[in-house]
Amino acid sequence: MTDYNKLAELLLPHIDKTPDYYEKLYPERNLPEGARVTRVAPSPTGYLHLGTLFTSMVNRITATSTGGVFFTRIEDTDKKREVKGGIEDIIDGLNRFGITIDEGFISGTEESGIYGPYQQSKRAEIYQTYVKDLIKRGLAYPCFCTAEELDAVRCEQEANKIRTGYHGEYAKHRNITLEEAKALIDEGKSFVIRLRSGGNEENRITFEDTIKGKIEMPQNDEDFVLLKSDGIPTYHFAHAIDDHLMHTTHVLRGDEWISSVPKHIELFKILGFKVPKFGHVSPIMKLDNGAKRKISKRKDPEAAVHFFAEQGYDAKSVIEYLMTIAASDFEDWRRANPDADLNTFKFNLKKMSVSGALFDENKLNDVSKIKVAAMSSETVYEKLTAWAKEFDEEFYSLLTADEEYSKAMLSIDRDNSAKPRKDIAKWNEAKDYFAYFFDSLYTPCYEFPENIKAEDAKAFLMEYKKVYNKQDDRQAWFDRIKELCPKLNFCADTKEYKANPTAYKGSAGDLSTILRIAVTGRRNTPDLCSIMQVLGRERCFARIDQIINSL
RNA sequence: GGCCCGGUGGUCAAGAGGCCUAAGACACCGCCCUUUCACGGCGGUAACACGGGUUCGAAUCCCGUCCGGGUCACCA
Repeated sequence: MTDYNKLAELLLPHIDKTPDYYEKLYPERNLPEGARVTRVAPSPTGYLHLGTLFTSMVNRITATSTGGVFFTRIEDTDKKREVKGGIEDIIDGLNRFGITIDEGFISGTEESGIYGPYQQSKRAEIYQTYVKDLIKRGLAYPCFCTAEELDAVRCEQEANKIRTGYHGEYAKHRNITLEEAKALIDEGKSFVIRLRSGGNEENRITFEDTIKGKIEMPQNDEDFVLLKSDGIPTYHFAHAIDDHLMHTTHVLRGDEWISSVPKHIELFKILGFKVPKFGHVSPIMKLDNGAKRKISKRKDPEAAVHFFAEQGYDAKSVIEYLMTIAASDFEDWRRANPDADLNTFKFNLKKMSVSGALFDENKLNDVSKIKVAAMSSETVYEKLTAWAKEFDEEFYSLLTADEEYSKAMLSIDRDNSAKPRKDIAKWNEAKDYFAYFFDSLYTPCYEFPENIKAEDAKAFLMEYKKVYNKQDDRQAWFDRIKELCPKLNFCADTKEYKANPTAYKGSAGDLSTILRIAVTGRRNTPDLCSIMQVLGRERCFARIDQIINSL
């Protein structure tokens, strides 16, 4: 009979603490009844992914709405896949999208909270302490199999149509003796520590997923790896230890983890930990050649949250859109409470969709347009210039060259409008949208609608120059156009024109279209009167003259 | 392939055996309003994957088929 205590000493001689030490070090949280402790535990393997943002948001609002705590933890146990600056990118990204972090990594470099370190690579000793205890209790053992040996076993299993994995009779080192282990170590062989699973595949386990409901699965019987040969734990083990020590009540994570839950439950149980609630969030999907699939970091630009910043989506818009996916009743709530803080929304995990939603750019744009339309010109100016400064230098210098001018431009149909225009969803659309306000961006248009003859346009433009008065308000401005109608044989009254179109060359509306095209080069713009006031007489006339001369 | 989860309009979805002749939002189309475009208002096209049960009655419960997704590592 193997002496497990000796085996533990042989394997992890440098560990001198016991789990008890850490249990005392990290006390229960002092939180009100019902408060939920949630977390997001990203690996710094690249940019902040849309899915991570989504899951973070769900965790955040779950904690907030129950008076709980939301913390971050960096899962950097895979050194091979780690990306430099990864932590910073993810945490800063979360912050930029307004996901406030109570504890853990609150920025790329700062940690806060008493349950740290919040980075798994710095917690090796903690994991090893628990592993050592497991070995002493006969619940874990060293395995010396090489990758090649493991592969060979898998091939054999596949060939014989047996469930793959390190379990039962395929768990080669399950009954290794102290002497054998010692001999192998003396040979310089490296080893991992595996769980000695007490599970049986025939048994079924059931758990209540807070999002998906009741889920039934075979019990785990795999002797999966707890500690890798470098002494760093696998996800499964680190998850159990950390979420216990950090007192997470609700593990809300991507649903790719569902199949691992039996492993996790077994771990929590043998470790003597209370099993947290699990909630598995469905992925955000994308349509690819008619097929639905999980949005992928490699193939889809919108997978990296950075993409939204570049496009100039306001962070809040993206979050609001994500909320519409997370909670089907969110839009109704938002309509009823347009100015309410998002965190006051009553979020319910049970109402979350169980199947993955397709990413819908149309919907994002709509949500975003509503947001932008509600902003004051001051706010728009701030946000737009901040965006341009980073992503469009030319536009930035144009915008900031004359701040008053830019703000006047932005306030058209906005600040004093009962119905602000809903036409900008993201800042990268603004340059084109406002192009005619800047001479360097303005493109004249010499084409008029079919029903308008060039000579009529010319005649009107010449007459109009004589009567234009910058002081005119909207009504007076349009009255001038109407007054010119009889002289040019256009109709000033819309109803009359519609009743009798052939009697006239066109309507007052047609005249305003001529003017609009002459001044802006566009057929569609916000209120022309305001535009002309902002542009100023000189610029307007220069453009009108240019058109007249071309006709 | 094994094991999980899922399938209501183009998309997101409401729906807990009778209130379903199936909400709402986005997109699309039409009309009205209108100095253009938008906004707004009104209206429209469009769905319970299929087949069996259970039941007086099924989108809803059960089974099967099909389809979709996830997962089967010393990655998370």
